[in-house]
Amino acid sequence: MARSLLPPAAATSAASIAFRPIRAGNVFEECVERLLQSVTLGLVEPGEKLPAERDLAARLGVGRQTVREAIRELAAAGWLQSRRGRHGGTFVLDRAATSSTRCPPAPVETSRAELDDVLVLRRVLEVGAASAAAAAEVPTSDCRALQVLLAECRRAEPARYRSADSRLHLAIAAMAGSPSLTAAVADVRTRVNLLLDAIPLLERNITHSNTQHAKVVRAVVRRHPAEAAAAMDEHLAGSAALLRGFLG
Amino acid sequence: MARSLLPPAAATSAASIAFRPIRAGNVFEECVERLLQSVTLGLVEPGEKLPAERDLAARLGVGRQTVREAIRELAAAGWLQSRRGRHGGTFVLDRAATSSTRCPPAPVETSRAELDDVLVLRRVLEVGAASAAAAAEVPTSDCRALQVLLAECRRAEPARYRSADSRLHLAIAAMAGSPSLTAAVADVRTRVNLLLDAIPLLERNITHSNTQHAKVVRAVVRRHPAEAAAAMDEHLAGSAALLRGFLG
DNA sequence: CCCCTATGGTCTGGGACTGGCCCATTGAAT
DNA sequence: ATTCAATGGGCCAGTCCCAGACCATAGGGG
Repeated sequence: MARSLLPPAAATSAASIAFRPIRAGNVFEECVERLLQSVTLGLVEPGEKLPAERDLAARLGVGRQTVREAIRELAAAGWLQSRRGRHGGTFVLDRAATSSTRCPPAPVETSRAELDDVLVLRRVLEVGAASAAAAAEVPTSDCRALQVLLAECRRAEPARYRSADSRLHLAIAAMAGSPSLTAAVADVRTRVNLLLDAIPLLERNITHSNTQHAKVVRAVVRRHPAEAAAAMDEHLAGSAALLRGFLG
Repeated sequence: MARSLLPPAAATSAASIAFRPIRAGNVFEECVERLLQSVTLGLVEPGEKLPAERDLAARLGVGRQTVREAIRELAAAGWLQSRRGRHGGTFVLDRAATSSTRCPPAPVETSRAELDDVLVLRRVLEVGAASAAAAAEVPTSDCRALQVLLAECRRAEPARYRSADSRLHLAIAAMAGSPSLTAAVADVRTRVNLLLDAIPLLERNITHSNTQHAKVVRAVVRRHPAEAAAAMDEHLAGSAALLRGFLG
């Protein structure tokens, strides 16, 4: 067959942009991921409870049955626990205790392409968010909140470091004032955390991270966009190098 | 009722990040948007044809029936036309001809918040993408392609300007080498274009845009990330000011 | 001329998801 | 002690959507 099988030229590469898959998975799977995200990003801490099932279903825009199945899955995996009754609800368990039963982080089959994809995206989003946050007019209460999260990062035990780190980064992103941007940062962090789970977490890196966090926060509260961007870029470059070293 | 109705503190604001809606709409609606996107962003030009229905369905990860309904909707709206037979397919119509029947762009009920949301997101994504593109190792053929798109922007008639513009921006974003980033840029441009449709397109602005496009492209092909970012930022600031002036 | 192929057009069965409804459980308020 | 409200637990009918099969149409090749 000699003639070209490809559609009329231009469409070939460009089309893959618009014609990428519409759905990442079924509703159930995405529900599981969202709930898991709320835990792993530290948006809901161990001991706290999630919104009521009916409430969750409404917010997620899915049926309650589906939410229940997702919760059941995560309960079986040791992340959540449901309790009935007046002040019942779905509670986040302290996974540090049960983490012994945790499967070896599933040999993440990560292609070089996937790694580059997520790291480039993260850099763009987070550096941009830091810059935008520093440029935004934010109440001083938010700056205070940032300092608190920074402190929590410092005193977090290693098992919780990743989630404290995520909360700080998300708070910075949120200060940019764009919900869509915040959501995008949350999603890319979830992807990155999945990769980070595959490599060791060294005390030395944590210390280094904290220093860089402080620089970022300082630049943001002082309203220096360029400084904030540079500090965030440096910070991300560190973990990117780590990931490339272990996985690339 | 004296006691707080809110869940345990931290969850309140943070939860809205993880518990945002999972689905923007049903599969059919998202299909329509994607196909429309491929046309309005200039990824498939008038006269060209879309991939075969079965192919589209596979790429979008949806049922063929659903794709067909989406196509039927867009055909009814004058965007597409299907033809059967050996060399049949779904063709993109030249909408300039039928645009007279186009409804007044639907008085876009745009809140100030939505405007800020999308503009901040666009700035972060596109400025970051320009910088990353300039930093990436790209074949010179890509640089050539950029010049071609730049030229097409220059000689595009006003009715097609928006789509030529989008193609150039998307090509720059694609050079960053992150499919996820490219997709995000495509999505945010779709949102912005929706807003731009509500304001007049002035010859003067087009000329100005072209000058700025040239600056961005020059910085990218010369591998100057900071310059590329600055040029893109300036470019976006222009249309952002325009939008804020008309809608804000 | 006939057949073959690539495409759109149509139908059907079954699974996923939703929305509504009621039950069960728990603890606080009365 | 009783009642009530907030929650999880469970069920079911209806809808959306998909996978697969088959038909219809148009053009090209033998």
